[in-house]
Amino acid sequence: MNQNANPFDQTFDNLDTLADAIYGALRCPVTIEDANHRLLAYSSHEDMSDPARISTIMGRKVPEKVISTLWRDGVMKRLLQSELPIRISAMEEIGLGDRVAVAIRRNQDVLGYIWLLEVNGPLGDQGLHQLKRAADAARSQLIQLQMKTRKEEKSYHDFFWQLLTGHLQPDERVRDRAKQLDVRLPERYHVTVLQFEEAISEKLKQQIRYTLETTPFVRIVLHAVTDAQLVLLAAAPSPSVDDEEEQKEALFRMIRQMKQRFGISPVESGSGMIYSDYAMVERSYQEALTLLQIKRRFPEETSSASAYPDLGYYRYLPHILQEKQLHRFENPALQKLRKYDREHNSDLLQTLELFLSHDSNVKVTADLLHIHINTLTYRLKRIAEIGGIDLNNMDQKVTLYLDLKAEKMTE
Amino acid sequence: MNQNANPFDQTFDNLDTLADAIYGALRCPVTIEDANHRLLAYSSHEDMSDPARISTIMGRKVPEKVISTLWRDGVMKRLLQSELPIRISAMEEIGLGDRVAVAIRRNQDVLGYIWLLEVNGPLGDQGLHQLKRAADAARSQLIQLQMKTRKEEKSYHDFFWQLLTGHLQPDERVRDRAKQLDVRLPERYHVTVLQFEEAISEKLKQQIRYTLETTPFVRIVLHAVTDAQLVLLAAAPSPSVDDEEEQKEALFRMIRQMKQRFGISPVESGSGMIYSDYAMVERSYQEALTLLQIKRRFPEETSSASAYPDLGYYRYLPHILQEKQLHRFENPALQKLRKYDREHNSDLLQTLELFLSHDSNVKVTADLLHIHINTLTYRLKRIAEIGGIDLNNMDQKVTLYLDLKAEKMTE
DNA sequence: CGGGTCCTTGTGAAAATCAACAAAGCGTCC
DNA sequence: GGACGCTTTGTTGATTTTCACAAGGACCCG
Repeated sequence: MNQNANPFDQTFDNLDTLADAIYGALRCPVTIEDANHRLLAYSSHEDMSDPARISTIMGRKVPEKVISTLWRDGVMKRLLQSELPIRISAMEEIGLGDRVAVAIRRNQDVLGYIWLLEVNGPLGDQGLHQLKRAADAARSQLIQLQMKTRKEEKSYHDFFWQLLTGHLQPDERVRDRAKQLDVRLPERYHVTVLQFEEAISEKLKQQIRYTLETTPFVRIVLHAVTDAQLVLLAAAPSPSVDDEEEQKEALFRMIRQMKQRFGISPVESGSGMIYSDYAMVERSYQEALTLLQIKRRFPEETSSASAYPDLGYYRYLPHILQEKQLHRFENPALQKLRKYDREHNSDLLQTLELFLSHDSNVKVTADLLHIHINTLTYRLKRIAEIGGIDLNNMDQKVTLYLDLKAEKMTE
Repeated sequence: MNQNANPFDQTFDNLDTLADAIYGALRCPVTIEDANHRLLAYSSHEDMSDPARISTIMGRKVPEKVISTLWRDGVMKRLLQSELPIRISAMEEIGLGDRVAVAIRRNQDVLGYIWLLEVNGPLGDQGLHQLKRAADAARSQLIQLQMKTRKEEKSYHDFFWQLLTGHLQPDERVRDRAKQLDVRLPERYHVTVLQFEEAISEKLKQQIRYTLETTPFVRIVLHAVTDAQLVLLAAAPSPSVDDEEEQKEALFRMIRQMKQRFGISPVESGSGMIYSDYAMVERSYQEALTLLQIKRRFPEETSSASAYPDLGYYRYLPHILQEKQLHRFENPALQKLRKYDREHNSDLLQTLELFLSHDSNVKVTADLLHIHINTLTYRLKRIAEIGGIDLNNMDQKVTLYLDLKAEKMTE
């Protein structure tokens, strides 16, 4: 046996041939995956598999449980960093036998992985070396594959943007186009936008894509990136009370996963309403954007809002602003109070706002302001006088409250 | 002197000639007015006038004080009803000497009046008869005049509608056109709409026109009628706090006057905001209409609102409805409560609304509902449970309150 | 018909609010 | 410097609110 001859020093027609060639050289069952753990090829020998390998082949994808464990135990980290094959000892709880794995790389980018099941005891240095060569041989195949995927992705991308901008209009046309592109549209969907700290780099984009592909919590049908935002079309569960909550949980879990694995996490996230008519994608997108915009202005007030309807009356603010822009009328009470504050450098306005936002509760408000209760009641009396307000009148209070919020929204 | 010869059995070139002819026949100073008490002609003899006549001639209009007194004392009523001349004894407080007056008629319509000052003692029957003949002689002149006025009015009318619909756009063009039409535009204006019970008849229209012409409280620059609405372009006073109130008072006084004199009064009235840019007439008009629309839905809540800004947050309702139409999301708490109400035929919703609208005051609300305080607190606890609401949270309360109002607005 | 749930009303005690007043601090303006 | 107005804090007592618990009525269902 010529040890120096390299059986992988040639091009392979397809990855299945390569897998079989590896098997021929090393006598170990082989699986080849892309960067997102989708099965690309495997050596075709029915015997000698561990349960993990079987489910991978049956599902055409590495089971999520296996992936999580590999991440949890740091295997993925090592695999991503190492240029050379690494050895992973058996993990019975996920049905994984002793293995050897190597990343298929192109410069820094990881294009996929080759996994080897060590059925005949540990592979020698020679074997590891050959595996490395096999990974090199797989590269060109994966590059081609990637280019093809990119191309497909491009058309998904265009499709998604047409939806987001409302350019693909009646529901039926959307569904037709989806069928053409082989996109399986869920019964109900909603758009979710994740806002990141800064513009999303190419590397970040890949990590995001990895997460979207492998997350078991939500099915992300389509995704797109704009500047620092990641836009998702996510499948929504059928209507039911607790499912609503579950959906939110699922998103949070995905985000947490992203953070754990790559140390990245969006600053904020928001979802539009759930629709089943695919002409409404734009609406759901706009709702998500509105939500984010309002959350930016009112972080504390809307901290628990993750979907558009959670905003309560805050979602009316853009429309209220529209009225204000059209009719340009300033609340005279607020005007007077602001003038008073300016001339006497007091802060009646802030006092009023805190009082209103805390349900007109004197004690709570006084505590928050670190002032005596009587001081607060005195101030409230002054506020009523100066602003010409009756603070026991709900209509007046709501008017003031909304006008205050509207001001905060515009500034 | 031939008593049977009728000196008025001829046509007169103009009313001044007629006035002088009457003077020639009866030796009394004469004034001829149109239906709105504008001076049309007077006999030209400098001596023998009472103060009322002098001010009428100087102002080319009967002083408002004189008109009011004539109405108050029932003189106008008699004059409008009587086919024959009537005698009015002197009223010193308004500088009116003994007089005789007759209405100039065309069938039922009163076109104007002839006034005679009885400087030489009471006029005999003969004189009264001649005066009646004189009134007949004036008729054709007044008809011509009326036709001319109608024509002018028609162009005012068109002008006003152009303004109201925003078809005459930049401020300067409006002002140019006004100059052409000889309309004196005030510095600041606003549009007021009076809503009547039923469609405005021709007769009512005349009475309205009479009121607008003679009212001393507000200057009505332009007016128009649509179905059951009277639309006014009213001069607004220069900005100042109390003037704001005065303006409202002025309108009310005019309305009261209308009611007193003709027994008619609008069901409701509303004004748009005050502008100085004449491109904004449409806006002010829309504001007035919105005000009326909201007042119809919320009569008690907005009873004190007579101008658009008085609406407070109610003026946001149309915009909030717009949001709701766009995004179709029902407040889940209200939904649940409504469902509960239906299934247990209770009225938690009404309870909630009353509670919220009365500033979350338990005592007041309980009294209004004629229930025990504890009953109310129990219900509120149930409402909180069933609706999943925190009734000590202002944001949630405002959301509920606005959604309730929005529902009330749409029904 | 009895048992269960839901609603209403009553009682009582702790907590909060309201109103009126006194005392004192802090600017400003003359 | 002192009068003055505005503000803050403290005190007090009447009133209201809140909460927990109990008892009884209405209604439904097995």
